[in-house]
Amino acid sequence: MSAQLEPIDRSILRELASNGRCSFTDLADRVGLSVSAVHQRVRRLEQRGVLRGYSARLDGEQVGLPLTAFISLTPIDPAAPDDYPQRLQHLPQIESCYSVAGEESYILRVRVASPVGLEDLLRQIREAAKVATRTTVVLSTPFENRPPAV
Amino acid sequence: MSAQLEPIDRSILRELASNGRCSFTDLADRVGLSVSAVHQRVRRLEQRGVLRGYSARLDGEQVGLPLTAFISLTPIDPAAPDDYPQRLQHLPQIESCYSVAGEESYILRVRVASPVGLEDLLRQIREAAKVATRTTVVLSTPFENRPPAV
DNA sequence: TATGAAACGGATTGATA
DNA sequence: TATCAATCCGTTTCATA
Repeated sequence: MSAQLEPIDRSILRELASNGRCSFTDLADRVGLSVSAVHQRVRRLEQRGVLRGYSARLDGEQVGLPLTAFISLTPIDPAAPDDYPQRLQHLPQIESCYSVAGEESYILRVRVASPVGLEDLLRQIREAAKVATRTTVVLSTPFENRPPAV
Repeated sequence: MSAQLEPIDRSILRELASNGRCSFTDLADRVGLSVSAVHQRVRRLEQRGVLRGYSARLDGEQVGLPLTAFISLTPIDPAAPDDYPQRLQHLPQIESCYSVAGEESYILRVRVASPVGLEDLLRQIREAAKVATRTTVVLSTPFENRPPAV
């Protein structure tokens, strides 16, 4: 069971969600505790798995991956074992994989360098997982991965 | 024009994408440069906007937001101005907003505490943006936000 | 754009309430 | 679980190649 989160922990999480490299000193100022108390709390949140790690946010364009798409998957053989994520995880272009309720079984979010890269990826997905695909190309991203209202 | 990324910059980005709080000292060891050279490169990547910031990764369950869904939007009035993102950005449950090609105009990724929270959010989205919605509930997340293959 | 050295400040630990 | 104080280590800047 995950213990209840105290308001101070929520403040810490909120700050780190938007500013992942914030120093303990700054964090301490913001939440009104000593540096070492904040330090202890962050370590505890990491151990409990509430804090799962830290990521740099990269600009897809500048990094050479300007094309984002959603690909939804429908199994071709309904009797096949449901091991699609394992079959797909080796493809680094797939950033996220969600198992979903509804007409399709999975939704993937992918990032590629070009339309040809997307075509190539779709072929690999179909081969690796024996699925039908439906692709929705992202035109622009008004906002993405905003910190949750913790 | 965004200048071409050097291989050392790519190594730095790769490391920071998966370990956003990595120290400059560690980074320097990994890429085989001095601490101050790495420091300069990271600052330059930040200024150029290749590095857009740093985020903590939070566990949705433990943070009290166990329900994720995708909501796609179709405008009701085809003559209405396309200002949907602005109309929706005040809703903190919406983590990402993508403008897409295809049948629908936008795809949202949202996070809420419960089915009732989702119902409530859908009502707010319809009211704020005058759109029809189609919702796909996420059952589980085999993987999410993996670092891109920079 | 790289380096090493110096100065500074933040991280970490331990004793304690 | 909090604090303070001490130590340690990373960050940042600067002079230089």
